[in-house]
Amino acid sequence: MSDKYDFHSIEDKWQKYWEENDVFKTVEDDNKEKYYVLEMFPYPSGKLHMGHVRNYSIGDVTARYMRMKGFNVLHPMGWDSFGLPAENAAIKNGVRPDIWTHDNIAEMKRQLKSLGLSYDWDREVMTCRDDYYKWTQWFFIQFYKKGLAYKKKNAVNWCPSCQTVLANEQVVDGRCERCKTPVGKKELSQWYLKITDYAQRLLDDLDKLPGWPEKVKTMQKNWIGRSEGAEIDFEIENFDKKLKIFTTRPDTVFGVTCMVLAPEHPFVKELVTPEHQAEVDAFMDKLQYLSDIDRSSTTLEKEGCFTGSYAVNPLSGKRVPVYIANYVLMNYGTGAIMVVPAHDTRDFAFAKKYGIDIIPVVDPEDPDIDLENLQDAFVAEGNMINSGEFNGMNNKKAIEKITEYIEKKGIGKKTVNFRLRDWLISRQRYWGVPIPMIYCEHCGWVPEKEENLPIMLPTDVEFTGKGASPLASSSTFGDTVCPVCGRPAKREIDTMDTFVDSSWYFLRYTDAKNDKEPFSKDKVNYWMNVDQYIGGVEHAILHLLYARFFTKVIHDLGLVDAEEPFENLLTQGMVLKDGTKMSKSVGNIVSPVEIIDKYGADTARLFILFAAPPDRDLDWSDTGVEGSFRFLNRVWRLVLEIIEKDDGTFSGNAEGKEEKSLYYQMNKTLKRVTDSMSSGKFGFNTAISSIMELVNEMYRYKETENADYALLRSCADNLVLALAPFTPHIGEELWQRLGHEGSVYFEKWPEYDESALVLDTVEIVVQLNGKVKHRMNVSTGLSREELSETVLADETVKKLTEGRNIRKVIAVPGKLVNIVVG
RNA sequence: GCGGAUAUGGUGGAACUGGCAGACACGCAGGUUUUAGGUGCCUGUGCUAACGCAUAUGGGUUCGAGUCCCAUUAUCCGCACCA
Repeated sequence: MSDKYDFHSIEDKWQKYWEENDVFKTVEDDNKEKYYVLEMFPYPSGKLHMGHVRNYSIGDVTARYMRMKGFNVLHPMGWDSFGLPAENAAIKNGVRPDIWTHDNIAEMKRQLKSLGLSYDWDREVMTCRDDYYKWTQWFFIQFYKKGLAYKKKNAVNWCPSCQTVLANEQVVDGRCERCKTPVGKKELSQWYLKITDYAQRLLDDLDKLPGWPEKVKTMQKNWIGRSEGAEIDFEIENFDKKLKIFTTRPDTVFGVTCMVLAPEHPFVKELVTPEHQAEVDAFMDKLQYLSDIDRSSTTLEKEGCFTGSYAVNPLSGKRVPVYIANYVLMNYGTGAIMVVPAHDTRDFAFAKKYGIDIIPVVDPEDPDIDLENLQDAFVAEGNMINSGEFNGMNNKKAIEKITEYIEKKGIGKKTVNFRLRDWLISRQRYWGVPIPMIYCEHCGWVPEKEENLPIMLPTDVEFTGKGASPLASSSTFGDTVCPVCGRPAKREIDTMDTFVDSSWYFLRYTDAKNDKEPFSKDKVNYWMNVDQYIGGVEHAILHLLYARFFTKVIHDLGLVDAEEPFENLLTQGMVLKDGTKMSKSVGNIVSPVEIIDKYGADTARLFILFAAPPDRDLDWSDTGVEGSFRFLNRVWRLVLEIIEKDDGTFSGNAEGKEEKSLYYQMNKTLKRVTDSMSSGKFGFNTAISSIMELVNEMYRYKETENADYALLRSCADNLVLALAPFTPHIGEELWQRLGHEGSVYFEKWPEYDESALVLDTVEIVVQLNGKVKHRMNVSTGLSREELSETVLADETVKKLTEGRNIRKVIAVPGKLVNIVVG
């Protein structure tokens, strides 16, 4: 090999070495502390993008560093390989989804390997393979047996482009999260997982995750959307059923002057009186034309329509009209509200428009507010008025008291309401896990027998991209027998949302080849939880909430001790180019393959870790990459020169000033790199900058007279060790050339010499009234008093303070002396 | 509207518990090695002619503030007729 930094051959050589020697294979070991680092597994699109490179580089540095620190590191990789693109390829190009997917995986795996990532490929999982989805089906059945899976007819989100239903979480701003098509509503019978049963735990346990970004926890809290309040029953005249409403403001019941139902509310049909039928029909018609996006817009004018019926205020006895209106949603609370115009801005606007009474029940006690003629709803705190026996009470107190009163009278109760809905997991698509349920005319829905799993995805199907699930077109799939009574029965033909697959893959890695159970208890409990999870913030709600839900259910099934899957979470920033997200349409994509080809994987990794802290967005810079490449070349030349010039005859001259200074820098670098890498900090950029300083210092030192190359060699050893997690290929190569045996991956992380960090003298700053005026070198161990004395005795300082009244001297040993003068 | 974040040179970004603001790198400028381009190496680089002034803006606490407190502004992100 030549003396040039030939990254191509170096990277090939070591990637082959790692593979042939099973360097990254991991086994359970009770004598070692475990560390499980995981990056979100990719969908195999076939092409690696810079976001992947960043994600996996962060994970790989962490894995390699922790390995060198002596941990037993689990660092696996796999494929979230079910999903629509494979099926769309089948529709468009006639390729079989399984072949398309496996080709993509092969290609992406090749690209991942070219990055030099330290994965234990023996634990690779593919969610589309039957050895994995067998257990996804098995989990579905366990959920079903626990009453956590059910089928229900409901108005569901339908994406007309993807031709399938979507979970609430997959609808963003009224559009399909995948294809951005506006989502419509469809009345369909679908399978749900009962995540709402876990709403409170999912909320509470967020507080047990100090290693998660506040942002993600807040997003989950908002999504779960807990609100405390009361359910209250209102009587309706000439109607035998009671109208149940939810409110967070039971204190305002005396101010209720109207009731409003969502137009979809089941009572509406019965409540509309003949005189108002035409009006209501017209209103409903108008609503039909509104998309979900428009319906939920805050700027949409509140419109409603009187039904002709009247309800009775249970506390005041007041007779109040019942309306339907566009601003009341069927999928929150009970789909009906009590209207208190005086104390709710939306109700106020509605009441103004339709001439509904406004009765204030909370006194603002503000002379500027005219209670008889409110200009706006009053939503702040105050004392109760117009509320019978509750008058004079603070309204916060009244929430409690009126709720108690209502409960006593049996017309309502205190409740907690969640915004979170159950998770709709049915998809009318082919490339997913078949739902292992069977419909029997006699027994109803029954789960497939566990010994019959996996229910294989049929291959004799037609891909049209339209209508029902392609599984319906299979001649072999649908017909079966009832597992209970043995009579002919029909299989469910929908498949599962792919987010189900990714809700438990991190558990499977702990025992990826188990064909008796999803994972053995011993193994899963040895490795779980994931100590560090790394991925994009786009999964803040969807994947991260579902995975938490699954872990809790699996915990409750007694299969794993962990109650939370991910101890620490790092949401890495996006990779931008020229300030905008890399995308085909903008045409600013930088291809990882090209970068690796031009500069090597080590340069790509180094740049991406150096250019910005991992949680921030990173603007790709071509000149920045050149800089990282230059640095590695600089390291290469330096180490090679040291190897060449060190003849092993160490002069014993390490006491010299220059030698001490170099030794100091080396230890300082090791300390700074170690500190930056310590858990939760992710200071890769500062770690690298510190290594750069060491390299600069080594260059400077080697040009000094009689430079000691034996000392330089020991610096080079440490330099290579410190650099190895970031740039593993050059790390291995230089480690070998420095005369060491075996992989640098198995070396211990270098300890630094604490005593070398204490210098004989230290430069301190002399300030006058907080402004730096002078610098001087003093010996290190001085006390406060000694330091002030030394400084005040200095000639320059004397000159500076001459003729001025010294009021106070503040001395900070090792740092500065501040002289306060008048 | 509610919530979360961020704000430091021409640029990306450093600055641990309040203690030398601008580490490290990019860019730029000058020099130098080389037949030459590139590479390498060296020097300079916040603003100001200067006393000085500088961490989004205005106040405050402190001997001392990028860092703590109060207010304001801008940008990004999430949620949003949630009763």
